[in-house]
Amino acid sequence: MAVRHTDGPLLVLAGAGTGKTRVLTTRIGYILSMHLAMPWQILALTFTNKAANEMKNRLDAMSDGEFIARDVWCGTFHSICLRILRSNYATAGLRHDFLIYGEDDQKSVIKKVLADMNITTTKKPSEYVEDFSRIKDRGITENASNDRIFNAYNAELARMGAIDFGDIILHTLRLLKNNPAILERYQNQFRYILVDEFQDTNAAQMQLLLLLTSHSDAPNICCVGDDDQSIYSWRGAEIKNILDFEKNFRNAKIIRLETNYRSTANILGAANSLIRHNAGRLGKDLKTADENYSGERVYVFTLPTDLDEAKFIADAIMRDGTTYSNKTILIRSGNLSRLFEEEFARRQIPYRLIGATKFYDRMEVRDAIAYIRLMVHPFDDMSFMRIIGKPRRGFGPSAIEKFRMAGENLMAGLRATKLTGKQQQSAQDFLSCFDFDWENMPPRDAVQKLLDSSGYIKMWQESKDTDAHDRLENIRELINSVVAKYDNLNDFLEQASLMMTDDNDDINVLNNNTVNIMTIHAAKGLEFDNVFLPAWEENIFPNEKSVNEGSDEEERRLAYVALTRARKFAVITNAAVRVMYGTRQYNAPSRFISEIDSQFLSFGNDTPRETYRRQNETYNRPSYVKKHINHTPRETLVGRMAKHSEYGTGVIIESGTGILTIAFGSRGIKKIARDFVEII
DNA sequence: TCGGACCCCTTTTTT
DNA sequence: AGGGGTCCGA
Repeated sequence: MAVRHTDGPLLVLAGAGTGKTRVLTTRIGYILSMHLAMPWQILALTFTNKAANEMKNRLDAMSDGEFIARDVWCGTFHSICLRILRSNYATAGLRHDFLIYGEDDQKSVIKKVLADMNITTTKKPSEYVEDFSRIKDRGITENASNDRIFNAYNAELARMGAIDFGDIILHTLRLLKNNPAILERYQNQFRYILVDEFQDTNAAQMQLLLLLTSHSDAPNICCVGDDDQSIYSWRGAEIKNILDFEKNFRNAKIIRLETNYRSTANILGAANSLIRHNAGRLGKDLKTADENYSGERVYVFTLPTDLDEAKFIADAIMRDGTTYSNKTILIRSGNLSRLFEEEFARRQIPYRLIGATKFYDRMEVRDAIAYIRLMVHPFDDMSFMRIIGKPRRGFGPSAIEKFRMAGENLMAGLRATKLTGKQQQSAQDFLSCFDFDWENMPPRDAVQKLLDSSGYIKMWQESKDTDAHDRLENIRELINSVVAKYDNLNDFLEQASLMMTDDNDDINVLNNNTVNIMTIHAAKGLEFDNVFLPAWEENIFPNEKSVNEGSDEEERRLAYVALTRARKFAVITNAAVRVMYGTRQYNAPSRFISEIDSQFLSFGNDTPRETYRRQNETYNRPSYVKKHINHTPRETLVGRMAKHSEYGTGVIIESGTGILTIAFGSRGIKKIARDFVEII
């Protein structure tokens, strides 16, 4: 149905685990095999490179003698827009070799602009980057803005011959709006448009879709998404795009995919009952494909402390032997990984932190790329600034200012400046390291030569830094595994600027026998047999700041995403006492626990007590926990379990004179007189 | 130019 | 608690 309905606008509301990626590729296959369009008349847009690559691979596998699915315009919004901009650079008002500035470059530009304008502020450059990106996400193409800094920032980008990520979409919008002939060309070309993860699109991307389809009353646009999994509003994503689909595309058809092939009925029941507490949704209930087996209920455990929680989960992970790869811990925020890492290290459980520091985020990788960028684009001042002092060459701010005055760009300025003594030799050496026939060498050899002769590699070899070895390793990997894959350095730079992730990462996730730890955001689109969901506590999850932004609905969607990652088994835990920001916190169990229909839950308050006792005998707590929790001068009840006739079993988190504060699983925190409970 | 004291804040992160 | 940025003095 979703595959064959090819005429007119279609919204496919695809719940978690309902096979949406398959719908998209099958649909493209259907269009091609029915000869409804040539491959290059199909535009398939995704949100991440990973999704784009996955789709390309499936398309490749689909190609037969009749059509070459590789010719489908398949890519992220950014890469497709870049493709359009590259072939229309002059009309778009860009130079032929325009640069793409990433976050580091943007921050530098903002610093420079603030300095030039003599503005002192407490706002950090990264906050400006954030703000400006959000402005650009809105897709306002009119140049007039009353934000002086924003205008100056854009002017500086233009002066440098650069655009930022937001500009990639924005310039494309301008190009198409201001040049009807070009717009018409693309409208005619793209007879079928498909959009993946539609709930993640921002206003600018939505405008692009509307522009590309504005010539038709019933454009063949098919958007696949799930309003319940919209978790990126803080990055500019507009859930409105999916909620208002019928308003934006008249006569749109909506199809719901609600059969879930992933999780047991109990897990789906828990997820459904949770997400029903959201008001702003189109409405959808996941049904299990396997009606004969409802599986285990979702377990809920309250542990005395965060450390006990980590031990408890480590125990559970070790219980059925040494298969780790099917076990994943999904955390709300990165800092929650620490106790698990420590506990796993202690027990020698292999684990992987997914998405913590990305390859392209590493300082040495960025430095190396800056060298390459400067070699290919000598006018790239940002790269010049980044690497002129790596290694030290004796050029400080005053020297750089001289270069700035002496030429069009810093590189030219350096050439034009008369220097003496040490500086003269230094400049000579620096210039000569770019001066070889790199265009006619294999990229890998060219980069190796560049980083050798510039002294960059030597700088790390001679470094006493403890992670110098790792850094050299990363540089080696960049040269031999990444750069080597490209035919020329321009292609490499383009991909690198779009932050293309290393495909190896994903392969390792699946193959290595390790426990995975990742944020819920990073887990979207993935699935695991056993999922552990720690720190379901008020303030943490739902995250207090997020709730303060207006509502807890996005956090609830996040919880929904977390639960629906599990195929067979999910455990939710919370700790009565948690050390955060150097102080003890007493967080009530998350509201989400009480919102899940209890018929799908199994409260296991007996097990943690035993676990707690046993573990206290077996393990030494790290010193900071001792300091905070164990080193109480006299006998304390904090951390002990207590039984109440009405509320059941809970954990004592505070012990005053005669009054105990007790956390009762999903029943919340209560203050109760000591006489009314039984200490156990 | 560099190290160290001090102060700040603390969600999620792709392109 | 701990990481990151800033500012100041040598």
